[in-house]
Amino acid sequence: MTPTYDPFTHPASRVALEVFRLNGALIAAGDALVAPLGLTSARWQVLGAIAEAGGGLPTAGIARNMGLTRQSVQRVVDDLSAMDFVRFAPNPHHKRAKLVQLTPEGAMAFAAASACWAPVADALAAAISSPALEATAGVLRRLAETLAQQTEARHALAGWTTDPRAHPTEDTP
Amino acid sequence: MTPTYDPFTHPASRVALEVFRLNGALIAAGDALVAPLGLTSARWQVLGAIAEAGGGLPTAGIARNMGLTRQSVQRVVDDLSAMDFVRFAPNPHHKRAKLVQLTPEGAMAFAAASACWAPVADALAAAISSPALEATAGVLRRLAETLAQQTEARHALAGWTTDPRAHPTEDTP
DNA sequence: CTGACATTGACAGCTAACTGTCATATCGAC
DNA sequence: GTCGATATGACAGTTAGCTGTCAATGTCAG
Repeated sequence: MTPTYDPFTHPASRVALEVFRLNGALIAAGDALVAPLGLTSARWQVLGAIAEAGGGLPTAGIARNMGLTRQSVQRVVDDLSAMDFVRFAPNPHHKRAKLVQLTPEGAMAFAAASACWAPVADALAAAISSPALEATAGVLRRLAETLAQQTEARHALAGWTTDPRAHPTEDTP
Repeated sequence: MTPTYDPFTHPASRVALEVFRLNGALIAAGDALVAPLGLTSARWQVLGAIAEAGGGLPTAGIARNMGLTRQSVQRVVDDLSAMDFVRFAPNPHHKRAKLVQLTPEGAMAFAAASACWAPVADALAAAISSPALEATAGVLRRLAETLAQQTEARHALAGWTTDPRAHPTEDTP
């Protein structure tokens, strides 16, 4: 019982290739959509994560929520700060890790971006049906989870957990 | 009849965010998987596109098949050429656009990468069921198509098609 | 209180996508 | 056959992810 179709026709491979394509298409569409606002897809996404967090998280927390590294998010946050779309508020729990919050300009820009996106999202929902979209989102989430478990297991097999004190103290997910 | 949920809960937005996440997870997993072979996710994908094309396409054709720009693919193909994983065969139809073909080493590397990927793909299929994966792939493909139509329509509205001879002669997809 | 460990920000460097531009090659209309 | 449109490769520059590393901060066991 080892299905293992050839690499091109395996269902998981087909999904992976479609994910790559749609990811590229979404980024391209997003860039075009919010360029008039001085935004990019990446900045828009970070802005959204900050908005969703309600301004109560530092950079590293936002990165965790987005599934990215804190370094990547930090660079974008610095850009947004230079544009006066975000500001840093003191964090009662940590002296260096300031809380990232939207400025009024940032909130306006995010609202404008959302307004640009809404008709596109509705068009996509018109083409697919919301229940099917929800189901798809669920499948994608479970695939990401399973994939994480898989690679974690591979790391374990690669002689990595058998050694205590082997961890470089940080950033080895 | 304008659903337009808020930006975070709209079904299309949720799918988009899951696509971003899974895309990142797949690239990370792929990089780790094929690193021992001297490959990366990008090189592996290009290698696969060349294998699938049977060595009968130039760089630009491979890029079209992958949904990327020819410049991106060109750089990776040059890397693969430097590693002796691909070679350039004369193209009977075009003097400059050589056909990109796998060398025996390249074919071996791709086969090895496929062998590394197979158990992961099977694990994903075990977690989700192949019919559901096929359905998901279909939804993703249709989303990409719809998105392309949408952005194309936006370009048209931006006063772009009403003008003949407006095209900069190249690369304006 | 102290020392090990985890978290965070900051900086440097790498990879992989993108756009823009140019010269060259092919194709098609006339 | 020639000329405009298209396709291709090449090169330069930008953006957005990543890893690696370090110092500073916070947390917790002892």
